[in-house]
Amino acid sequence: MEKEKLVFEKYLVSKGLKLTKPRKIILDTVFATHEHFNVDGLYDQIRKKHKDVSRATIYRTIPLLVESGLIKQSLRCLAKDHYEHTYGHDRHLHLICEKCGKIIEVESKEAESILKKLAKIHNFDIKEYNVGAKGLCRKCSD
Amino acid sequence: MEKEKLVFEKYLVSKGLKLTKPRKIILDTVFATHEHFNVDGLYDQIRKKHKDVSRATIYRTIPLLVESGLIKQSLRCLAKDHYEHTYGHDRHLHLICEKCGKIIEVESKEAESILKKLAKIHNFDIKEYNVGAKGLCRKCSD
DNA sequence: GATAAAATTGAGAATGAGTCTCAAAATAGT
DNA sequence: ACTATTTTGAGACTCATTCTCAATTTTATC
Ligand SMILES: [Mn+2]
Ligand SMILES: [Mn+2]
Ligand SMILES: [Zn+2]
Ligand SMILES: [Zn+2]
Repeated sequence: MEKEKLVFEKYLVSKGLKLTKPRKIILDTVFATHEHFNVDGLYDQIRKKHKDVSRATIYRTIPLLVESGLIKQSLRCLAKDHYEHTYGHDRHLHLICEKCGKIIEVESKEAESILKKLAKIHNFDIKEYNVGAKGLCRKCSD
Repeated sequence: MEKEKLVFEKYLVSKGLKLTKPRKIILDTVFATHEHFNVDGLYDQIRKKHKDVSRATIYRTIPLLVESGLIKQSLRCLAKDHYEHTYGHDRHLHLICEKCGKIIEVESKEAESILKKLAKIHNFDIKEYNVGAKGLCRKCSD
């Protein structure tokens, strides 16, 4: 939790911005768990302890967290944008159950290296990738 | 173009629906090119020739095209939903340039088989997958 | 520490893609 | 032609996200 704070603060300072109280609360809540999240869930979570952080500030802070490299927008499969940690997490792909919404995270060096190879062939400079499959999880496919 | 019509008509009949004039126009326009598309672009395209097809009907018809297996929703990386042909197109992955918006389509049996393998390990029944990477294309990375 | 300038915030209005409603038009069966 | 059913276009509605702006907080200057 301290490391994320350092990364964020460093980024903010480099942009002439400050780690204010609301930004700190948002940062802490985002990194309180490792789950994927969306703005509404984050807002509810924050509101349990802090009645004075607004949606507007959350919406304004998320791009800062993305820019600082701490989180990224994840594969969008539902109505709402959602996000996941990048800092401290290896690249992984997602198996998303269409029925129960469960997200299975899978690491694969193989997949990663194939993508890199393909990108090289096309002279494409990969910043980040999203690999996802939709279908039915074990429980839901019976 | 005729084959798509047969597929669509067969699907519609199976659901007790009809291949009406607006649906035919939408089908034709969707398959007039092989490009990815979104509703707004499709609407503009259609309007060049047919002033009497409404957005509502386009929004209503797209799920029918998806259900019939002719198109699918593609990796959403921008604000609007967008779609691409499935009928007559092999599975492929996308390299999307963040700067110019260019989409490079790449086939890869390797990537496909790895995904299948991973899905099997997790007892996950894949209905469809989206593999994509964001970054900079050759032209934009100089 | 008072004062002025700059950055940040919360509240709520505005936007816009996608969905829904409903009356009118098209279609199919008799 | 008559009726029941489906489909349509127009526009109202929803809801996640963005924008606006006045009030508050922070920082710099004296
Ligand atoms: Mn994840
Ligand atoms: Mn494609
Ligand atoms: Zn499931
Ligand atoms: Zn480019």
